Amino acid sequence: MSQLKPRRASSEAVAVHDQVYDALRLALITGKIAPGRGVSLRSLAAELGVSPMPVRDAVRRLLAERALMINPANKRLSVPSLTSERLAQLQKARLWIEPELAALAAAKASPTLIQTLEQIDEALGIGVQTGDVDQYMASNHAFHFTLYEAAGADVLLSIAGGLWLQVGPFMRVVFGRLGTAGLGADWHVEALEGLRTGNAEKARNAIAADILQGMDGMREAVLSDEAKPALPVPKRRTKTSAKA
Amino acid sequence: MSQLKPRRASSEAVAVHDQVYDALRLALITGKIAPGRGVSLRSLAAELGVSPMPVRDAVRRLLAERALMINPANKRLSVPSLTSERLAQLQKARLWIEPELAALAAAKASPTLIQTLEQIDEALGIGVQTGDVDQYMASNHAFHFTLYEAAGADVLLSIAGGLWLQVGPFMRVVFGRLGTAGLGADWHVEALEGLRTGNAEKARNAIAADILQGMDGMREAVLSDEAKPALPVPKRRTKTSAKA
DNA sequence: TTTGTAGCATTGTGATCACATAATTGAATA
DNA sequence: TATTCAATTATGTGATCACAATGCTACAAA
Repeated sequence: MSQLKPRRASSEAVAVHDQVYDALRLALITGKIAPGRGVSLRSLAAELGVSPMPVRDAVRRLLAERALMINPANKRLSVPSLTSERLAQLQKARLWIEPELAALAAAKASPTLIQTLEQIDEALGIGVQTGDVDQYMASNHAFHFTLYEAAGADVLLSIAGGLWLQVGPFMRVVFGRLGTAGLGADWHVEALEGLRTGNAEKARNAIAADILQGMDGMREAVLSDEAKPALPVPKRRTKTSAKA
Repeated sequence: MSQLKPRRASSEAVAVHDQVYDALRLALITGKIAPGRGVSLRSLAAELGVSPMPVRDAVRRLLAERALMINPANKRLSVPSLTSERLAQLQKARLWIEPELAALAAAKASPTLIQTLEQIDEALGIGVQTGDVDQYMASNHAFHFTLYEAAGADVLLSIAGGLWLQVGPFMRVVFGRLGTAGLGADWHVEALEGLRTGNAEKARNAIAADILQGMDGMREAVLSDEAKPALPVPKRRTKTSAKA
């Protein structure tokens, strides 16, 4: 016991199915996979350059988190479409869980955390200015969840993660509609102010307002989508053009 | 199109992994699988008489729902132990989600639903009288979730389901400690009264009180368990006695 | 009796194959 | 040109095998 064995921790070896999960999760959260789109185990595996097996595990996990759905007749996988009822439920749940996490985090915010969040929010601002939707969405997610993680409440955190996973695919639709310009007030700075002063209620309210603002935008998108239910399917590829 | 094809719907063929999931879920909810117990794919498969593959799918799903956990060093599966912090978070989440579902259900309760719930609560009472813990726990779960399902809010419902899955394994511990006799007031009849009169707030408060009562019992069990962390492991079986 | 170590059993993960079913394609027919 | 139907392709599910890593057991040495 005179020295620690330098052998690498087994946790270093990240399982392939976890990598696939992270990739799919990121794609869903940043809206890279459109709602209503069908996915398949083999096509995802080919796209990611892995065998179908780890994809199967990752998809099973996303299925459990309701980030994907399965047609019971077809047994085919797809990204759930967001209806107005679903949206209302997600808003209700988010409006309780996430402000609570923000308040918990504010009560124990460290200067390091605040600095990290400031950097993230700066990157977010750059994304807005340059119109980089990808960067905006990734930064937005990073801001919320580095904040939430600081709350040290893993059960609530995982619920929040599941909610974002369900809402994520639709966020891009919102920005495709409104553009990143029309975002309105920046509640992130308000939340940061709450963190700096240790004002948990201020952080809570700021996050609640931020959520409400985003969900309002989504509601508009959903309502106008429900008006025209027959959206034009992007033309299924033929077998010869699958290589592209 | 003169007649419907009589071929059976493909949804009739229930997948094996779904059956395994249901079986494991039931075992967890009714507390048949003790917290802290280790499980393995192959042993579960042997126990259920299926191949490891569908068990793997079901376990992946339960892992995503945090009903099982995986030791990152070991990579071995086990039922999560309930700490007081986890319990506090679960209580917080349950106290928001479930009363809300009860209120939603009360607003649209049908006589059929009320009758079904009365029957379930009757079976529950029999379980209490005869000391049948299995029947009690199954009936209790059935009461809550037939009520919650009536709310017609599938997103919130799945969150509630996940929370029960995490709390379930510990419920039996409570009754092993307190016995089914010391359950105190029966908030189910109070909730039913709320349903009959269309009083959503009464139903909401009754369910909240019911949850609080149960969680209080669990908190006691957790606290006394945390006092003596070295619980006697039930003697791991040797390789020769594995058949038993 | 205690300690160290070699051997074995068990575990999760990944790959590959088989199978039944559904979707798609493409040709033949009216 | 439109329609019908057979053949092909694609898909989820389940089974089986291989492999590296870990835990456990049992034997040996002090």
